[in-house]
Amino acid sequence: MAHSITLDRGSPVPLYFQVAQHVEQSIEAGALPRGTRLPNEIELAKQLGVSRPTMRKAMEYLVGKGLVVRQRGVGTRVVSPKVRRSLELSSLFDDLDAIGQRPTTRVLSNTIEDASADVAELLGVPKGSPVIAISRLRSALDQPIARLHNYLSASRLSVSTDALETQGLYQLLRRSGVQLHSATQVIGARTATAAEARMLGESKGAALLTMQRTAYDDHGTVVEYGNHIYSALRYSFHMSLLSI
Amino acid sequence: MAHSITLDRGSPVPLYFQVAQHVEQSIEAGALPRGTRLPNEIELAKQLGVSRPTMRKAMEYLVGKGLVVRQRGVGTRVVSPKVRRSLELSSLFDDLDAIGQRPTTRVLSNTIEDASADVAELLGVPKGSPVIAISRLRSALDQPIARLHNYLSASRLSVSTDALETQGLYQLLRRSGVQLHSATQVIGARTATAAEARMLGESKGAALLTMQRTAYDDHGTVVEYGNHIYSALRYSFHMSLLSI
DNA sequence: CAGTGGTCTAGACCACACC
DNA sequence: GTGTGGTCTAGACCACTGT
Repeated sequence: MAHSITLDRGSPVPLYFQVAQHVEQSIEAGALPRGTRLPNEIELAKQLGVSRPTMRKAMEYLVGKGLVVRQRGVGTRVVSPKVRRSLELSSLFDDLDAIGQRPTTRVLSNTIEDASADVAELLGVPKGSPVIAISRLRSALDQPIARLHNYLSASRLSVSTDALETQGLYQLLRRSGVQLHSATQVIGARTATAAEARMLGESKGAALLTMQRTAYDDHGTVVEYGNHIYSALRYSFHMSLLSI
Repeated sequence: MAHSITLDRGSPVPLYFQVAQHVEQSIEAGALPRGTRLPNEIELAKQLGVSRPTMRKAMEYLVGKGLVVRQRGVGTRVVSPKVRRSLELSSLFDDLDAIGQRPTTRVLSNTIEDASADVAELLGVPKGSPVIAISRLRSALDQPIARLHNYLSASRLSVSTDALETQGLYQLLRRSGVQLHSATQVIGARTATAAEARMLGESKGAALLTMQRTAYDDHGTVVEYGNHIYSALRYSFHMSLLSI
């Protein structure tokens, strides 16, 4: 346990984070198998040469990551490493990229329109104000996977078709300096119309996953509204949840 | 701002939480409209009569709830109150209950079986060991909504059919002293078979939502595996996400 | 430059679980 | 009891953002 821990107090990375990573690595490496009881935090703080509040912050980070569980009067135990928080929210693009399926995007349209009553309501802008309307076809391994419709308030930024072909919308927004804060989404299902089936390489009546998502920035302003359909044969939503 | 705050230092509820709730209520009540910049935390701590670390912990709680945003060198701003973390993981039962649609459950079967290879793998128990297999039909407003299949390791606990008819499985587990820690789930879609359609009051080929969920306890042991189908006409998954 | 949140320390007391 | 994590304090220094 008490083996060589190297803390760099000159580093810009916080002490508590260095400590947390050290413990995390010990867990991941299997040095602390699941169920192991860690020393109490005062002892740990002494071993690692930090103050107790700093040690606590490190532990709180690990609890938040789901790696350990703490109980007053009992102690700190290591949870199974395979149980991990993940995903929570990521774009389809990121998902596919992560698993090595180089996703491709074809921009079907990228225009500026006057907001209809519906879209204005969803974006929280006046009816008739200019909005960006994007339609994309997402594929992986030359198979179509999803048709993505997005609306963004045009007063906030512009998105080039080229950029959309090479990266995900959220990636692009972040790089444009938009601070994403939160999102709400609804996942449902329905059957494909003939046109949708043709576009996604399915047959009419095939099951589709649907997702509507509204994303907000730090101010609580709507950044983006998306209305998407996915081939259920080729895609599903994976998520992990903590603190049930 | 500095109006009557009543902190009860004798209360078992922590100071930082009392402070957080006070600020939260001010935000909810509209006294601090969206975008409002809060005083800096030292000033706030002085106003409320607590130390700075306690004030910080209160603010961290509000950040975690998505109510405020903090930026070093800038300050703390109030986010739109309508943007809220919610749901994340809740059972269908809880969802329906919350919106006033008194859900009902009919237990189709509740047996103890020898684990098949598949189920044993999913639950992390030896093949052939006893497992609880539950099948339920969930309805709301006299309309069937979902068919729920669950497996639990029988060595851990027992669930009565009566209890299952009156409360959600997760509720029941919690009340049995099981500490739920995390879960992973996969949401997909497919079309209904004739039997499924009959059961859910749909027609053959209708779109269904599917969900598989594995829930873990504090030790990282599998508590429950569920395989569910939902009428897509009458149900969808709602979730909010923070820190995109 | 001044003002903000982020980090870190040293110490104290308390509530809870287990023996 | 004894040991654990949970709370709280008073103060210090630092990193970043804006002027």
